[in-house]
Amino acid sequence: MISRTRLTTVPREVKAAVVTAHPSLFNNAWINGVTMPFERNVEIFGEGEPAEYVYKVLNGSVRTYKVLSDGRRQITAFFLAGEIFGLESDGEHSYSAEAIDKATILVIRRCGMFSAAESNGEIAHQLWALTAAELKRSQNHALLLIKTAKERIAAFLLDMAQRLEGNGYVELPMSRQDIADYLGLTIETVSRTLTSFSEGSTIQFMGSRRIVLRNRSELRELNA
Amino acid sequence: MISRTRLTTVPREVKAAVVTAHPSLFNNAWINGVTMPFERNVEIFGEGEPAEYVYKVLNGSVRTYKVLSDGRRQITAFFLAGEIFGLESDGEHSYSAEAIDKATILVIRRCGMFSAAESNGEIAHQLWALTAAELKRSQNHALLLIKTAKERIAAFLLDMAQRLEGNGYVELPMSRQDIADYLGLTIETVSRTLTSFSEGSTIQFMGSRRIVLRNRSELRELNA
DNA sequence: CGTATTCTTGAGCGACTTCAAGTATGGTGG
DNA sequence: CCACCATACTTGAAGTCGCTCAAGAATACG
Repeated sequence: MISRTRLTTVPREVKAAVVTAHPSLFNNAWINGVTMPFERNVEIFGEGEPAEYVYKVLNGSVRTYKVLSDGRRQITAFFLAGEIFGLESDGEHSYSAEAIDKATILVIRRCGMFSAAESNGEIAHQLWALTAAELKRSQNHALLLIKTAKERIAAFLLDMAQRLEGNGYVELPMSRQDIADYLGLTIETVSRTLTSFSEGSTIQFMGSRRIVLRNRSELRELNA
Repeated sequence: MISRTRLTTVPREVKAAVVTAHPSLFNNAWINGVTMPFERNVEIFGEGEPAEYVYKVLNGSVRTYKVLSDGRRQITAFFLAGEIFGLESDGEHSYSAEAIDKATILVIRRCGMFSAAESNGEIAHQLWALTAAELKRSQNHALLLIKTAKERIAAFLLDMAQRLEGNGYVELPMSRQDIADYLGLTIETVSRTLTSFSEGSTIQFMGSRRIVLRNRSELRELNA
């Protein structure tokens, strides 16, 4: 519809140099952090608290969210093993974070990271690229929220499949309520939509949180 | 419907003397860009195109947006005078940008910015902080999209008032359709809601795009 | 001054929510 | 290992907010 390619004289940059899929940041020996275990549903940090650390999920999974005064909750993102969260420019967190299940988190001091970035351009660039990637994800999330319920669920399933599929199925760590709050739907709509996908053989349940994707192309079409 | 004209080459002669509002980034003499004029509804860059530049609005206003295959459009953000957009980590833009009205844009090469950031930790930090601020805004936008129509409009009005109120009123540069696509509503709902605010003396129209906020606390309460 | 565009208004409809049970599931102590 | 309970998930029926379709009014522009 609107895509036309534009002629340019400057060759495209080497992508690999800029985008590291799952960034090696925090693998560097000289950035030292501590690993901390968190039980299911335990808060890692709260909205409004001073942001002194940055976090990397070693195993388990995490949700970040904002709540409105009347209790409505918007989950801004899920973070799975290997992913980094808590990067914020302000001195305080603008959202809360909780462990979805038993999780191990690597906790790194912000100031240590900054000074590392200061002295090392490569680190600084990675830090920025990571934040920019997060921004992109957030924008896609907003795009998700204008879609229909079926489309949102389809997009969610494809996303989760890509991030944590193994042995032919997807094992969701989060509850229906979490999914609902991520997709801006009610828990009933999530449940009903999943049931309808199951009845149409688009997916197959092996327990309520273990799902086999049987018809990806249909999900992809819904993903518009 | 929306005309698409496009730049192919960037003229070198013009050099901007930049006066700015917000971030001091791009005020530095050694980052050189060129100012370009854009007519109303003209595309600045398109989704999927190589991202070679970063942009700063000198005057006028800009919308960035994504479109779904069936034409639904999500405006991800509005950028007003002094604000910076187009910062992306990937080699290509993940959204499109258009001038809302006659706008003047400062266009800066990405690579120049990166090398500046490389050699100057302060620049690198500003670049990151700017991206992180954008992320925060995007997350707040997602939060907006779970609210009711009235709440979304209230939040929008307060946001716009803060960013461009003058002489006691807000002069909106964007159409009702733009507002609708930003808030995930239809144009009719936007219009109806504004009318109801007006009837309740929460706001007052001085022309369809010129609005006086008469009852901010009510708008703030709606902002939950 | 006429035409195109933008904005408003109305009526009916539909997707998702709300309210209300009912059914699995999983963890715990006996 | 089973019985129990709490939690998580599903299903149904009715309601509602925002959408769709359809005109009509206001505004901008040549």
